[in-house]
Amino acid sequence: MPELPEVETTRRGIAPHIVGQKIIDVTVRDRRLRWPIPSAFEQDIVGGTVATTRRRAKYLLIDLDRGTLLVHLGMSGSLRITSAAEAARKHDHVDITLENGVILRYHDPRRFGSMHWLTEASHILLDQLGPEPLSDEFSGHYLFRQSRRRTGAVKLFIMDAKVVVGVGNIYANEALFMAGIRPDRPANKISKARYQKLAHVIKEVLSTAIEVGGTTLRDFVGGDGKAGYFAQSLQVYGRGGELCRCCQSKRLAEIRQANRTTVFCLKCQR
DNA sequence: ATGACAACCTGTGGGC
DNA sequence: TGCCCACAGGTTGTCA
Repeated sequence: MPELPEVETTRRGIAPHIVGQKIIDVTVRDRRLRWPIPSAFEQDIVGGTVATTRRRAKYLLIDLDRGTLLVHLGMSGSLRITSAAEAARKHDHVDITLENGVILRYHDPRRFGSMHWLTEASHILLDQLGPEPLSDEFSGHYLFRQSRRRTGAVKLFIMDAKVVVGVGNIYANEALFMAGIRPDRPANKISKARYQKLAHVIKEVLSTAIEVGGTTLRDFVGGDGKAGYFAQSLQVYGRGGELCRCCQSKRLAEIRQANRTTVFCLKCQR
């Protein structure tokens, strides 16, 4: 489900319900996530109080007074606010019960997500990440410099978390369409001016998606249970074979890149 | 360093 | 209706 806007939407949805609250109980029903949840996990976090929530890339960080809970939603994960009145369903792997009666419930059918308990400021999963796309550090100048030795396709380049974090398949497709750049063009063959356009639209598409609550695909809902509205703004993702909304004359091409679907317009993207 | 590819899982939708 | 296959929002690890 989640790309950066969905993770941010989740963070904003759950924060008001958990910040300032003490964790009084933790139930782990299935420890087999991307990395198994250690047996000490429950005792590590029970008794802790939630201080703040943060996001880095697609990781959600829940800071307690004694350390940080690091959550990744993988491909199919979600976190939502519920209560004991609502019985756990299939794939509800973790419940974190707070003093106010709220349960933060982690649901993940494919189990590509993860949960870690951090007591150090740095972590191997966070240390290698590139800049946040919405930060000032991320710019056309930065992209241009990083791309000079990259002969691979530009779409793969902007989806590389070492280059920039949080640009997943949906928004990579959308941003390249908005920038008029062919996704299969070699990264090192793109001008600085075009990278400036690309950096700009990446910021634009991600911040717009955050504003409207992310993209709802299948059953994605934010932490507050509300659906996102970005899906209706998608220009190319999921529209292979359909008419391009820009030129109205060409049907959108669909190819595979690194085993992911790429959709683009042969006329509008060069 | 870069890049190609398999791997981790379950659910769903299309085609027959 | 049922079966089989392809594909799905992500990331890591391995190998060339």
